[in-house]
Amino acid sequence: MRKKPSCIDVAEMAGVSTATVSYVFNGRRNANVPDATKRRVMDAAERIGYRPNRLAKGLAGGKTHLVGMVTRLDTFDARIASPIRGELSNRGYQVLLAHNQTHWELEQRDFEQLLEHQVDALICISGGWGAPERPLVTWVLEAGIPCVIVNDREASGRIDSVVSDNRGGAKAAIDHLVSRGHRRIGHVPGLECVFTGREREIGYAEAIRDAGLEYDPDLVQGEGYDIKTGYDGTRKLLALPNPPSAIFAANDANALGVYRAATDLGLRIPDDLAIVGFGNEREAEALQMTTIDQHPDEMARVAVERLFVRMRTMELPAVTQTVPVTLLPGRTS
Amino acid sequence: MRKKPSCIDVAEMAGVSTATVSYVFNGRRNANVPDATKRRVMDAAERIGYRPNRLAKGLAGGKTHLVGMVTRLDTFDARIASPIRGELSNRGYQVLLAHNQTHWELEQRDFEQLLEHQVDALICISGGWGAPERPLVTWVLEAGIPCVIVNDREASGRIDSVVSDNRGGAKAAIDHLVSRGHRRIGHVPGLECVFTGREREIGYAEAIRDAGLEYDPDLVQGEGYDIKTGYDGTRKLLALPNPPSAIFAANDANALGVYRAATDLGLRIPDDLAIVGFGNEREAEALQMTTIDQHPDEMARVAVERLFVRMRTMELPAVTQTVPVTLLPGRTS
DNA sequence: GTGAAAGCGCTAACAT
DNA sequence: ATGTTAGCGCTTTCAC
Repeated sequence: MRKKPSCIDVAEMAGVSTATVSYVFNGRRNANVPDATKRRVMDAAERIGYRPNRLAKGLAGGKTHLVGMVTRLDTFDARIASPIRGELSNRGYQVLLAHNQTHWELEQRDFEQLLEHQVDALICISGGWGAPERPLVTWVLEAGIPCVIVNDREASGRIDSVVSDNRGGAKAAIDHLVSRGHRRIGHVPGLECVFTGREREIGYAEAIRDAGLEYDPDLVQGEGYDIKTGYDGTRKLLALPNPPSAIFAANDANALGVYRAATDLGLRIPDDLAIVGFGNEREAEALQMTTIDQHPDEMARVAVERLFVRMRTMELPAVTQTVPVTLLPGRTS
Repeated sequence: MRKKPSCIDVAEMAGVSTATVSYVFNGRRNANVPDATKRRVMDAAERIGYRPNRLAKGLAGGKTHLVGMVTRLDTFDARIASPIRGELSNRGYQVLLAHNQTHWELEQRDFEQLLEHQVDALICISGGWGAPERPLVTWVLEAGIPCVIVNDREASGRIDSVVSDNRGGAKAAIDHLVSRGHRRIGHVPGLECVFTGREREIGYAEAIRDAGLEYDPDLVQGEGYDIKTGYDGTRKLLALPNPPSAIFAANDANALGVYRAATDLGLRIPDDLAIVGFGNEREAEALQMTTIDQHPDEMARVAVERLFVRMRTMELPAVTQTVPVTLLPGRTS
């Protein structure tokens, strides 16, 4: 096994200089390489199995065509991550993975790695950007690297973000339930400290008032995104002197907990209790739950589009783009 | 914004040569750098915010500490991908993403990108490695790059792989059902052309015979991993003159289809029909289905371990490592 | 239209 | 124990 062929080998074999090889492979802004030379170079490259070295290219040219992607790859995140990778790949960019950590030191280690690899930009999926002391915000800003946050929002609004219409989704859920005749609608919210959690709860409250119903704080119980939260919250809601006839859950896992609590109490769904989740995740599919689809592919598309705008210039102010959601009727409402 | 500091800057500021900086940052095999110099260098680096450039390092040293990961990031794959990334990160390796494609030309484009970025190795999650004409096999072999396949197996056995004990899982499912008194047990298999699908079907057949039951080909209906397959397969199974009292499905989505078909026919689960799925996916959790846990974290651990063995030498013959599975009893059996 | 040559930031012999 | 130096493979200005 001999060494990998370099552009020097190609140049020699084609009887040109390495500069010309570079011109042929990258397309030059100035002069044009005549088709004859172009062909000679390509043939030589083909013949010796030449493959350009991105490291050298990055070192010399200053751009790596690498984008760092910070994500936990879990549930909804993975559904955004995959199309993001696809979009980037179509534009000639590759994705270097990093992980959203709860431990900031670990997160820093990963982040440093991305920078050492000279990524041209960053895409961060979810991950608690609202925390006011989150160091990653500072690091990103200090590094001056193009960055887009997806499915979350940085508190001070200094970094671009793409989110789904969480309030709109909550409103759609409530309106749907109201149209089915429900007048007392409970909510099991997500985490107060998470953007989507807050937004959906605000959307719930607004929609309740918009519908002319009374907002009752007792109708909001629990805080979290797992089955247990939904379960416990629902037990409390149903123990109320005047219990709700419908519950809007902050996400589908939470909604699954609602479902279990209700059925454990012998309630029939949707007759005794209607349920609407959020996210169109697989537990919703499994139970044929009414839920809100967040269109992860569209979020990915918008996010990458935004990233390329940002890569063009860092001067523009940061913006938040909102992707519409869709209510998906199921058998639980 | 001035240029990024390089090791030259650090060397100057610390009053040493770039070689020494390199020694300090990488730990040398030969001589030791005294603590005094070490500290001077580190201080200087800290002060000017030096960050080593991986591109230069890779170019000069020949190793990038980059591993290409080929995955679709869907469902089960994402659950393996995430811990693999974690393991690699702990060992100082970063992950470059690529996508398993059905279109081989797209897959080639991605694969070429990985090689251009000079990845040190490859991890491929699932993705149809059994197809005898799959070009990726040839490319990997030709490139002579260390590679481990996870949750699949290359047909000719020339590439290392890590799989879960698919046959054992099937056997555990059947034994479980037999112990519950079932004597006619149906199967809705996965795809014949996919390793896990074949293995689970073989495991089913073996277990049936081992249990002293008669293997009836009519009891195997359908082929696939989605709800529709499970649904249609079950309709056929239940229309049999002598229908099964239990069904083992190739995966949990498939099992969900089984569940729906049964309930649509008014059957009670598990009394009228018992169901066992495979994978411990979220639809199983949602329905509290009996299923087989594949321990994705362990698969990831073993895969990375294997990859490092392979990176050490390409001389050893390729092996297949099998990770045990666990039956998770639920309410559907 | 094409070539010569100076980097890009770092590593690894080889010297000292 | 540390410095010197020749690359690693490519881009890019500036000549010709």
